[in-house]
Amino acid sequence: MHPIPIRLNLEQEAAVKHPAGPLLIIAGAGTGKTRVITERAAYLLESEPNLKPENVVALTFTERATEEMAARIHARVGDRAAGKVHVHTFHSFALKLLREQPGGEEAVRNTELLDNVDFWILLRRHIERLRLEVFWKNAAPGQFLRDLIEFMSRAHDELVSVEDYESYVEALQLEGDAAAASGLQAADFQEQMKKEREIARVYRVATELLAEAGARTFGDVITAAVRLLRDEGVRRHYQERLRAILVDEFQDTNVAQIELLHLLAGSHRNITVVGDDDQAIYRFRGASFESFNMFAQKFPEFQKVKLTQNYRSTQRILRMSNQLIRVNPDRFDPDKNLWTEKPAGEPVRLFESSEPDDEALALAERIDQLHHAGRPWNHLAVLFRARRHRELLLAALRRRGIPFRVVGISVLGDPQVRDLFSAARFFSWLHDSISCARLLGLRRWNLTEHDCAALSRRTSEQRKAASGRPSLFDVMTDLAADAAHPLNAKVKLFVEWTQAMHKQISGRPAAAFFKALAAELAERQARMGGMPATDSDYHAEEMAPAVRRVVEFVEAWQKKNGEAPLKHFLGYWDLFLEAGGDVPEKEEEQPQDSVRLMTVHAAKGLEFPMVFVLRLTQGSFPTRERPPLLPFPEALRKEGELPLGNIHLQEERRLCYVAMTRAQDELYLSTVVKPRWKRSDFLADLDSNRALASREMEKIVVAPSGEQLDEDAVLDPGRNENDIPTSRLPYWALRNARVLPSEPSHKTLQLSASAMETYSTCPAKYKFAYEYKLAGGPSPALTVGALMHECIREFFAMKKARDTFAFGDLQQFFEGRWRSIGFEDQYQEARYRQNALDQLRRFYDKNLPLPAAVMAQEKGFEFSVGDVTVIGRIDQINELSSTDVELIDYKTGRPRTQKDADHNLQLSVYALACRESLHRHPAQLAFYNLESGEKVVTERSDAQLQLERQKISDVAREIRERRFPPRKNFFCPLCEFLSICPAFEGESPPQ
DNA sequence: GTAGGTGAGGTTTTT
DNA sequence: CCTCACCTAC
Repeated sequence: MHPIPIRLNLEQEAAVKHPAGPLLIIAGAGTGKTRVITERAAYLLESEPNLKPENVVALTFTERATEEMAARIHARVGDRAAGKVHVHTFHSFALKLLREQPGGEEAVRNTELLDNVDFWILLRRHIERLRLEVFWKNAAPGQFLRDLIEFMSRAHDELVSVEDYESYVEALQLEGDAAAASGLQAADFQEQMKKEREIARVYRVATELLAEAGARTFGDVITAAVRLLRDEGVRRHYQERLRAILVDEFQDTNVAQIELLHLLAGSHRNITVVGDDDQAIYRFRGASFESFNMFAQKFPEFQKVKLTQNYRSTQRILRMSNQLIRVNPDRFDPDKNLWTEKPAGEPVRLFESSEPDDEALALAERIDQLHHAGRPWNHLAVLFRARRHRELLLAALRRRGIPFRVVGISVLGDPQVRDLFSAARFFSWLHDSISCARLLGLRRWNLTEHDCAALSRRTSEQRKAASGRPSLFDVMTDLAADAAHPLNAKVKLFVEWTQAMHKQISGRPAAAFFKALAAELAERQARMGGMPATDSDYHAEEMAPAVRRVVEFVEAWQKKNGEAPLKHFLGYWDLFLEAGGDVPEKEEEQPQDSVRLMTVHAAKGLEFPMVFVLRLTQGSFPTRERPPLLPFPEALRKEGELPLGNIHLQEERRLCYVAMTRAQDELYLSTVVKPRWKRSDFLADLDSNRALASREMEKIVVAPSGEQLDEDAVLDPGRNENDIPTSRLPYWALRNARVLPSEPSHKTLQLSASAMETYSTCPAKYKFAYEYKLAGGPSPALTVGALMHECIREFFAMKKARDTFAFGDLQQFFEGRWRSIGFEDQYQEARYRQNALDQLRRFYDKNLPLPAAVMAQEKGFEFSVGDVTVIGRIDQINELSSTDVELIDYKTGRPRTQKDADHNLQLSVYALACRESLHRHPAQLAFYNLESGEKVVTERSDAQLQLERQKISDVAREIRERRFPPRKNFFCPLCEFLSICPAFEGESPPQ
């Protein structure tokens, strides 16, 4: 894209023609680094008669870079030689070494390489082996595993083995014991040691699990190669064979990789590394902030060559980028100043808005203008620090009809894909009512929102009446047999389809079924004149790109898993998602002439004529620092002293530098300044040279528009239902029509405390749960909670009858009522069960000796606040005096604090109910935390209760106005309505 | 000044 | 759920 000079410039030539020996090429952004490294390979081959192509190895980090380098070397040195030069990623090179050993071929062939997601799944499937204590969480057993994987990856990057870590922990213990002996023992030292010992233990067990599974992580591969090369014979062999080593993007290497290089080049020392210390942005995945220093240490005789002529950017862009990076105090090469022969160009423009919505609108407008002034869309790129920052801009681009492509966006938000997974789930588990509901929204059944709501409500009523748990599909099966019911015909159609599809699954491999399902959902058979869908005649080219990606994913899984059926795949899929797995769209599937949106990380190594950088605000860019749950101990780091400056901020600054130096012709920076949102420190860095800034930059203050962009506006609620080929349920959820026409709007609204709390967290969730009355499967936390309530009731019943009794009697009741449903696996169930039993025991021990003052348990109530009927049930009422009572709410799970109790709506509602319908004075309100066995007592004043009544009326009013917008929040990933939520229709799923 | 309450906002990702 | 910035109250 930029004019590559036919001849090398002086610096480049110096780098290329440097004599053999350790060479460090510091190549600034846009200085022709890849060209230099290829030329250098060619030069070494031409100048050293003894050096053959097979003696040269070039290492990169990504497959993409490998391909590019191989192609360039090919073009430069011709067919025969190029085929022999080893061009590899670090990992494929290490794997090759292992494979070349005697017996290695077989050993490596039987070794599966696991990415983080598959490693997570391996650990999750054997979590009982980890025997987690400190890091165990009943409700989220897998949560810790991500942190563990991150930790292990760091350990491998730093060449810290299990044994190394164990000795570290031992040493810590000894140190602590010594301190204790001299009376200096810190109070939380033992707590800390418990953690450390657990980390050491799980590191060991996880390593054993990998070995048993015949699997390796990426970090493993490198450390194994290092171990191999520590053998003198092996090392000598490779040192003789590989006599010229070239490394690209050297600033991204970690300690283990540098050690690998050192072992390889130790004797001949003919190693060339190319990189830019100012573009080191992968510290979080182990890249050493000190790679360059370590190179200097291991190859002290090294020579340094600098490339400073930039062929990419205009002078102004370059000057401002230089100005930014100059602020970093800990640069390896502080005197590097990039220059260019390109013209001064346009000023760097800074947009300053007072709302994020205005930022998005203003940038979209400018993008439109640039296009109309003659720029093709694909000249434009928008970069951001975090993916979340793109959402409003997407809305603004959509509004203007600007074509865009989001690099690496997930296909899992695609409505067709969501249909596909709901269908796969539903046909595997017919009682999955939420998946069923999504399918009811397909237009082929001709069901209306009213119909669906009626079916779902009917299910809810039957659920209350029956002791089992009838599902939506059970209810539909009944109706299909009831010819008199008005929905009979439509329902029958659905039930028959389901039965036919369900039959298809049994005995068929998952991938075949997925394909058939994709054809089915694409309404293909309708277009083909009613032909039944089979997988074999549905070709990939016919599928929508997103669906095709998913089908390919399932096929790849199938290949590894023989003839495994659909249920088996879905079991894997649940884990895959929980592990944070994703299926990204392929770039070539997206419109080519379009504005590109990507993270700054994804933009590294790329260049664009016009670049926009979003959200330069404190906390967004730079992000705030967040240490990992399992920080890698300082003492085990093999690098030198940490630099004094703020490492995190410096890395963020380099990231900003990378973003800025992507621009060729024009650079736009954008910030938002409003209460609590301050402009980024980086803007101050740019401004710190006032004269420079006023010469090279132009500030554009964006006038407040007052407009609001809806980031979830992928769905157009005004769209004609019949034009929607995928499930219409998410669209319906956004509409504010009454879900049932028969319900008069004046009917008294009934609300429980939890309904009101649900509405406050997310109105759409309220609509699903309380308007449609949809319910997913039982969750472990709720089932166990309900059982504990039963047990407590039983406890007081026994106490009333016999005054004293053995715990065994209560335990027997507990065991008899335990139901094994809804748990992720047997181990989680066992842990829950043990935990629940412990709680019960504690409760028994504590309460058996106490006098029973229980007036009532599970006391239902109903009272009015204005035109709302508040309904609910009080767990327990204790008599304090003839007028006063105490109201208790039992809590399993996380113990509630005093603050929780003081503000909890449920307790306020209890207090109101007590006065209004029980006519007693609620002198005490309490959470009884079963986990800790502690009671947290609180009270409510008249004034407070008055306020709570107001709150209830407020929520009721909003519900009456029928506004149910989805509200994205921290808990979305856990929400049972995720698969039908309008906020994630067409959007990446939450992580 | 600081304690305590309130509200908003909450990474990046290759092999 | 957890952290941080900012506000109010002493």
